[in-house]
Amino acid sequence: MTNSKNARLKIVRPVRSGQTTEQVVARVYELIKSEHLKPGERLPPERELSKQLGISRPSLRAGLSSLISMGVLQSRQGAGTFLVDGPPALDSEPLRLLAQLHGFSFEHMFETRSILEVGAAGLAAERATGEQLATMSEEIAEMFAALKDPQQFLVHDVAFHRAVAVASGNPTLATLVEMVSAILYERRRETIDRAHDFNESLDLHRQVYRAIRARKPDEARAAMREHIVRAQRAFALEEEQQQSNLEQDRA
Amino acid sequence: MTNSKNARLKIVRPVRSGQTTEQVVARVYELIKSEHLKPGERLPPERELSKQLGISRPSLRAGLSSLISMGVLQSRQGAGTFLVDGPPALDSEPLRLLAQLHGFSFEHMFETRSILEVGAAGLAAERATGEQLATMSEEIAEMFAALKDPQQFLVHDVAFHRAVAVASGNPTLATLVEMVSAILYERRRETIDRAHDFNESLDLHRQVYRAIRARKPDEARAAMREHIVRAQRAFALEEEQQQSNLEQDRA
DNA sequence: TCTTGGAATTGGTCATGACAATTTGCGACG
DNA sequence: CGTCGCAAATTGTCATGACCAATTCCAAGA
Repeated sequence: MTNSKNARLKIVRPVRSGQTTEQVVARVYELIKSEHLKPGERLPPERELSKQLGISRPSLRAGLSSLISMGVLQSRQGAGTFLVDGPPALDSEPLRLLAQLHGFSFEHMFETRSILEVGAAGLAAERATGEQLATMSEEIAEMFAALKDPQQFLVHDVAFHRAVAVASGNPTLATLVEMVSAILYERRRETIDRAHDFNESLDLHRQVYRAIRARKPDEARAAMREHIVRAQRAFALEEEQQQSNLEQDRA
Repeated sequence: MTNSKNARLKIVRPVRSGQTTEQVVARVYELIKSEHLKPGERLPPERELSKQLGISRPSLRAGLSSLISMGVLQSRQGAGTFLVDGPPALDSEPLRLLAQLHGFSFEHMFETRSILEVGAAGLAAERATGEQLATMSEEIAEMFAALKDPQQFLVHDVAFHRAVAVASGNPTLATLVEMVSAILYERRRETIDRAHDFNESLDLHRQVYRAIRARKPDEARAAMREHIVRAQRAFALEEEQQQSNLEQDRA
């Protein structure tokens, strides 16, 4: 009645959910782009920012909450909202949800991880700096020291792989490696106590390291591929045991 | 150890931000997990859901807004909020922001894309179904038809690569390929009109296809690698021209 | 039977206020 | 004069409530 026929405005685009949310994201994006905001710095207070954008605080918060969940922002109550600093990282949550939603298998995750890390190992063999080589070596040493402590071993295992990814000199690649690995890591932490022998795993890590150190990309790739294949096998075994243990518990 | 740099494994994230937001995400995650909610289905109305969770509607909306920005949910005013349907996909926005924030270069993006797509091509050569092969072939045909229309050519170029990624049979991998490609695609769309000759590109696409069709993973990988290297070169050239054109405009 | 109008449903936005955690600065005490 | 401790200001967190806009659906009328 009130709007009789002017409602002819047929929006061609599929309804943009969150007009204002999008606005917030775009605004922050501009702040970053124009270098007015550097990593680690603080954003204007919500009350002020909402006025700047001409939107209400709840709406602003919806947008910020999106950016927080994307891992771009981080907020501390009483202190403020900050651009994350530190190494670039993507939140694994979206991938995890997607995997759950579509029933991705761990085999596929491992396969993807293999492709990413094999590539990273090859690049690392070409580009790793001395310091990065040192970091890898240190993590291997820590793995030696933790042969009797599965959880600790796993921590340094992950750290080694992260070091390789970083040494690839490709932050995009390193970010993806991190994202995929994080999901597998969490799952593995629950089952690794059932693993028996880390010597083989450790040896393969050392082969990867030696190949990178010797600047032999092909060998590094081959070693990493072999390592991940075996890791996947070990993982499958642990899962199996976990499964049978659960069945025993029920009995 | 004494080196305080690498021993900092901060896996714990300050949960301070988003107590309730996290709760919402967890709740939806449970809904999905327990299969009470299938792709394409509708969530309970916000007013009801907020009561179920014992939180206010704005708080609930903050959480939903996160899930929407992750690409898990989609909402239409007046209709409801739905679990996304269709092929699994991760939003590229987070990666784009991260790239902007840390100054990732396009070279690195291409390199990552190469690693992902080369791997996908290899897997596709092992697993592609007849239908998937047909899809690839059709896209190549469309590229033939669009030799004089850069924008259209690019559309089918992207579609071909997507088909290869899907044919890898690995949805995780396909999702990552999609995410990285989307960013490069957007940039490329702006410069492709300056490209001269698509015949070489088309020929390389056909080589990739033939290798996949012939079930020769190594050849498929090699062809894909070669293709992307050249695509990157072409891209760099177009960028250069774009640059000099801009300078001319200023003069 | 088909069209159409409106009411109910549902997401989108806003305003306001109370609350909690952190930071900061001032004052008391050594 | 310096240091510690507490209180106020700052800032994010959450709730309540209201209104708007788009969609859906059903019933009344052509």
